[in-house]
Amino acid sequence: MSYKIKSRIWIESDNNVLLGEGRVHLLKAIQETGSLSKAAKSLNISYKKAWQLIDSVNKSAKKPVTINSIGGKGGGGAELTDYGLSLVNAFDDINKNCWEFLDQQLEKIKLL
Amino acid sequence: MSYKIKSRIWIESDNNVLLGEGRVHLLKAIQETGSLSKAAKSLNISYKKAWQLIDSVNKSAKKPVTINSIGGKGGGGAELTDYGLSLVNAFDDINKNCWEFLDQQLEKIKLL
DNA sequence: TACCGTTATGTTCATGCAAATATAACGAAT
DNA sequence: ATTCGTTATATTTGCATGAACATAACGGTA
Repeated sequence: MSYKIKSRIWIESDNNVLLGEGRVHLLKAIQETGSLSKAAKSLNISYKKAWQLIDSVNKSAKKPVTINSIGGKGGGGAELTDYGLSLVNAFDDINKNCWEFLDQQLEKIKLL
Repeated sequence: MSYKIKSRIWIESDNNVLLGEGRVHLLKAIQETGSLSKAAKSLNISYKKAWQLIDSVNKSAKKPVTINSIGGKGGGGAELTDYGLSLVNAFDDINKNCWEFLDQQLEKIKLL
């Protein structure tokens, strides 16, 4: 059994977490379902937790990441802003590159 | 206020954590003080927690990382093995490189 | 107006993790 | 044999995080 390197990266703004893997998953689910409650169900987390995460994201970000509407046709919904999309894409890109980087570094402990 | 990228890396062995930043700090403190209890004090963690960490490290590693002696002159002590030193150095190296790597990636969100 | 599905928010309960405390085991030195 | 400082281990207490449940607010539609 050989050693493995694991990693986690996240983006902070003023010492508050803005984006991590979980939040990005949630944002993608919102984009797919068009609603926060459906996104929460698809990720098997409570609506409340999902709402808290999105609230934290929007409070930490410089510009709104989602637009949430209450009431109306279908009861309301949520969707990503263009800015939110940019953040998600940037995070995904950086995260993927980080994996590749650590895959190279793995050589340094292969012999141990 | 600009966004920052934070990261954490750790080495796993068979789905058990072997080394992370905290464990590396502890191992270095052991090397400096020659004892687990002194190392725990210097890091402001309880002896029990320190012991559990070291126990986990030694159980996860392929070869012993520390040698702990009970009783005798001075009551006993703990020291790093050469293998432990290699692991610590490898972790530090990879971790430092990871910081530098992410510092480059930071450009991708500077504009956001 | 009544309904509907959603966002938004509060409250209680459980569960796991950390902290604190206590104590046993050990072996060299005196 | 006693002392000493350390490693090793168990038990309890407290706290923080999340799960579960309940409910209000909203605004289009019929």
